[in-house]
Amino acid sequence: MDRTTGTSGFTGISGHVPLSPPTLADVAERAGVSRQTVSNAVNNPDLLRAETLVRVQRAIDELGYLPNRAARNLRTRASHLVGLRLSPVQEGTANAAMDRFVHSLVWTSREAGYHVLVFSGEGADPLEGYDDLVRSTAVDAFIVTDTYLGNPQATWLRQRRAPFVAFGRPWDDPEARHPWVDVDGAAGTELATRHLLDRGHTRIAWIGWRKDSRIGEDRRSGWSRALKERGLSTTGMASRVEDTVWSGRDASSHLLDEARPTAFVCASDTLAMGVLRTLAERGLHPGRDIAVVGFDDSQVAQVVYPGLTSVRQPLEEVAVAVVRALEDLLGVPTKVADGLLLTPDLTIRASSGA
Amino acid sequence: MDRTTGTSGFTGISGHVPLSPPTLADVAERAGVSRQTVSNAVNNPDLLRAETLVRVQRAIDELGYLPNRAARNLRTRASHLVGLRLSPVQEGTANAAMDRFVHSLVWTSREAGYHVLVFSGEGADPLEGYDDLVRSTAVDAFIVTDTYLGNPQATWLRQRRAPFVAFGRPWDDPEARHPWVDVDGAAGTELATRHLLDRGHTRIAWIGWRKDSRIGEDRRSGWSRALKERGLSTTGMASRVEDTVWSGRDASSHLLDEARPTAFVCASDTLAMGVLRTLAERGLHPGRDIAVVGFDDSQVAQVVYPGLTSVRQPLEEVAVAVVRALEDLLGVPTKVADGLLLTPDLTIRASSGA
DNA sequence: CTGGCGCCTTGGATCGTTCAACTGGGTCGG
DNA sequence: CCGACCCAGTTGAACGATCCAAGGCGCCAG
Repeated sequence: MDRTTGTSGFTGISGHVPLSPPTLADVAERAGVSRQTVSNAVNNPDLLRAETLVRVQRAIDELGYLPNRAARNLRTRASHLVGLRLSPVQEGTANAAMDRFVHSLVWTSREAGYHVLVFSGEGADPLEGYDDLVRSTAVDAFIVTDTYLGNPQATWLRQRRAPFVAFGRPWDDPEARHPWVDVDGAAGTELATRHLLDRGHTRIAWIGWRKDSRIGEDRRSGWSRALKERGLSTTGMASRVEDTVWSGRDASSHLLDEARPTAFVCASDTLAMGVLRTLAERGLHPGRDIAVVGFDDSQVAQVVYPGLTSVRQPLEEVAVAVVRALEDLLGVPTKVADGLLLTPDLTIRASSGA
Repeated sequence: MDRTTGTSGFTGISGHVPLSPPTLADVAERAGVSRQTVSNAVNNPDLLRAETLVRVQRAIDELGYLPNRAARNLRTRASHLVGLRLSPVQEGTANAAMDRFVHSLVWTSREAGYHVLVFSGEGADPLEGYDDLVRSTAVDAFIVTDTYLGNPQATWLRQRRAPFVAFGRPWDDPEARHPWVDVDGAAGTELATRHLLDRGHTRIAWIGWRKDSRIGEDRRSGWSRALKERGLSTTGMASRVEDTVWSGRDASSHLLDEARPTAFVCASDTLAMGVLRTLAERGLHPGRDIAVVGFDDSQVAQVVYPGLTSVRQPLEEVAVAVVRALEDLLGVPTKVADGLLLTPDLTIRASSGA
């Protein structure tokens, strides 16, 4: 041992100032064993005799040793990092969903021994940012969140042999082989619509996104399915617009005039907020006069008066499933299902009835 | 060269499937120079003759070479990663601020060559999660966001010699030597209060957080300063509660009955939403009958009817300043100021007047 | 006495990069 | 003509972990 720094050590609990973190060799010296044995103690504890293990473990604790990530990563060719690209923020559209998902994901992956590396592209190019991380082998895998509209990420990542798990179905390519997890939006809106039907509504309108949004059309299908199931017509009851409060306001205003619905199901909380705005402008009371249901159970839904009923995606479960798929992908392939569709539930608040 | 994989190469643009990414040695061989020269081409281009640089550069492009992070990290003892701990989410309290900050930070640090590693503690212990990252030298530095109430992170991190930059003043320790960036909350509420004064209000109430919140008291001071400046009294005009919609509702209800204010300044958008709730319950119209100003310019403020005037923290600027401080800390110490206080501005919407 | 087994040591190579020292050649001043 | 010095590049050794092969040693069974 010629490392002058090693002896000063990292005194774990006591808070002594370290000059340089302890290494495997430091631990070995202290425990009176070889490097290899320490390495085994950390990675294959069952190879050691119980007594030796205890001794090594104590040395590890005393020094506050933790394997140097860089060295380990270099040797094992794995970083235990997963990359997550934050899509550009859209101010004014209450998409708390993404942030809730990030939290859940960070939490879950920590338990699985992974950390989350967030990065961002410039916005325009959805591939921006991935490239560097793949080529510099900075992350082991990616979590891809925006698989809408056949964006090229999936194809591109597979070409690069970059492992990834998608939150979102491969809408355009049912043959896709990559693991994915998604939430059944149609089931959510169906739930919402049934909830309104059960409360006696028969004229239930839909406000959703433009037709080229697969997610939007999926959510819409739940609404129409529920109505048709009860023999109710959907004609003239739907509107498809941009995801902004103002579009929601205009759409609901038109629908109220033309189709005279008593309730609205929306593809997002943002659109639902537009409906609430129309109601406020007309002196109508949400929940009493007109029922409204949103989608995502964002913070807006929770704090707005009088409370917005909203479809809630089980993002914690999504995170768990995503991480499981990740482990499957990177570790021993226990081969979970390739795709997994989870069911959302409905958070009921005053906007859907007194 | 005995690397069998190296020759297959990473064909940059063309999309050929790589077995293993190219290394420095691969590039060196291709360019007919030594490893070190390639390394210099990447890190100290001015050490090479122009002609050689071009040749190496071409080889790099052709192979799609990017330095292996793990190897570089090991050698340079730096990861180019900064750690950011996500504080536990509080459902129902519209703290979009944090998420906006994360986005800005990710974006800014990318420009500076850093990536952001997000992690989370269990919630209770504010140190949870830091320890492992420090000891395994996984990150170069931390961004600490919750420095309220003399939490021990600053002290602890310094003891460990872990570099960090705080978003938030060291409230309890004016002697603190670590770099920090913060937003002048008092200036924000002062701005808000003046805005209301200018609109003719003289009875302006405050709804803030409990007295032990330094941030809350700071924001409150801006309100009282603005009032006193105009010779107006603050007695009976303030309420200090938990940061929830319901607390805001109750507090505003009491204040309306007792002190008869015509306007409210709140320490958060969440509290402001509570005020809006009271108004709705009483059939009062925000902006016309009673003015309301919130704090943080969250998505809620943006989408709620009729639009909530709110103090907006310049989080993009904060991120820039934080990253600058970080570079200062980790690179050549150009010694920026130790602390930096930025001024927020006011986003005016209908809730503060027609 | 030999062979085998359990537990650990030893020495070395390896991952891909950067650092420090060095080389060979040219230029320049004295 | 010699030493000093710079230029443009080379070479070997780290960084700290993991992986591999070979072997030592004590002990027990055959």
